[in-house]
Amino acid sequence: MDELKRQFVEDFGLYFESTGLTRMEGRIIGWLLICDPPHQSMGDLVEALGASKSSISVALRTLVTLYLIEQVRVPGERRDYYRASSDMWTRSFRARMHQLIELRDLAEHGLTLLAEMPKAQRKRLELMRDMNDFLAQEFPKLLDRWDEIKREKGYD
Amino acid sequence: MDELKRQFVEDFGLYFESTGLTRMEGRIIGWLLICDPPHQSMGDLVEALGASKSSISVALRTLVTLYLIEQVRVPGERRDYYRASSDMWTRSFRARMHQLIELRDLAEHGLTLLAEMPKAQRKRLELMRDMNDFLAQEFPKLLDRWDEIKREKGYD
DNA sequence: CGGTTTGTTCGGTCAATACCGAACACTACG
DNA sequence: CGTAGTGTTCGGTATTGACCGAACAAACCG
Repeated sequence: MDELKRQFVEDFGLYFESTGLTRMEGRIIGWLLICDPPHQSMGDLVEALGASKSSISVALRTLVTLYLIEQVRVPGERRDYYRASSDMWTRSFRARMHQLIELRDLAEHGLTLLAEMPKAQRKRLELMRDMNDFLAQEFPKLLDRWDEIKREKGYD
Repeated sequence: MDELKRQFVEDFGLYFESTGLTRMEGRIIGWLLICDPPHQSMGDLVEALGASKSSISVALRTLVTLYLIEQVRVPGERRDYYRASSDMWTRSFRARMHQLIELRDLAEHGLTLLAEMPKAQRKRLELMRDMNDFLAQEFPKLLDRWDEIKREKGYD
């Protein structure tokens, strides 16, 4: 892997680390987006990323669990291959949607705690709930529109 | 602080820890959303959260820097007060918007690396770029619509 | 049934960092 | 100027967790 690609992969690592995944998981995603061919075995990844088998192994499992990458089993071959999921971005977008719902629920919970308090006290939490509720309703519509555009553009 | 509120505050700590802030910062935000009065001094926070002055101090500074809370200086008083920003949720939403732009830029960067490669190789990154571009364009519109709703509801 | 290739699990190490207590700085007022 | 009251900075501690190497397991071949 040349220096520029290594940099690209490292940037991915840093980005995904900032979003809650591990750096290694981010690196794998980055690499799977630029590698040739697009599917890679564990051995390929060990070599390309210069990481240990064990680190790659656990990172791969996590990413598969999150549906961010797909495991490709070739019949007759011992090796498994991995590739970036075609819907990985909508997946992670949905995960963010879920965070909005968490926030809305937190606000609801707080409002029950302040049930006896005057309106002015409760306003902070009502604002929080309503905003996250609004966004949680709008996000799926955005996804639908994106699917539409994707089809128009001839992806998939 | 009673047990239920402590739980609420702790939930906030965990939530914000999962988004990249520290647990203490999350606890402060949680507390500032349910406390009475809505503005609190450092001493109030030290007592309410049972944390050290130093931890509170650095957490407050971070939150102020991020515009998630506001510092209220009362003339004639030595103490500073802090309260949850009225626009804290739009602030953090904008921060997420910025993450989309980062992703789009990462994709662009990758595409320059694959400039010589055939279309099929580049497709993964084009999809990534286009989706994040789409969302980065739509998010501000969502915020505008939310502002509208907020005004109708009589917040602000 | 050995032996080779592939993948997982485990123990240990190292780095990062959240938090604390204490020392230090600043401010306002007597 | 001195003294409370208020806020920041610093060193140390303890926890967390990402990563590695090696041992282990499992699958497939001769």
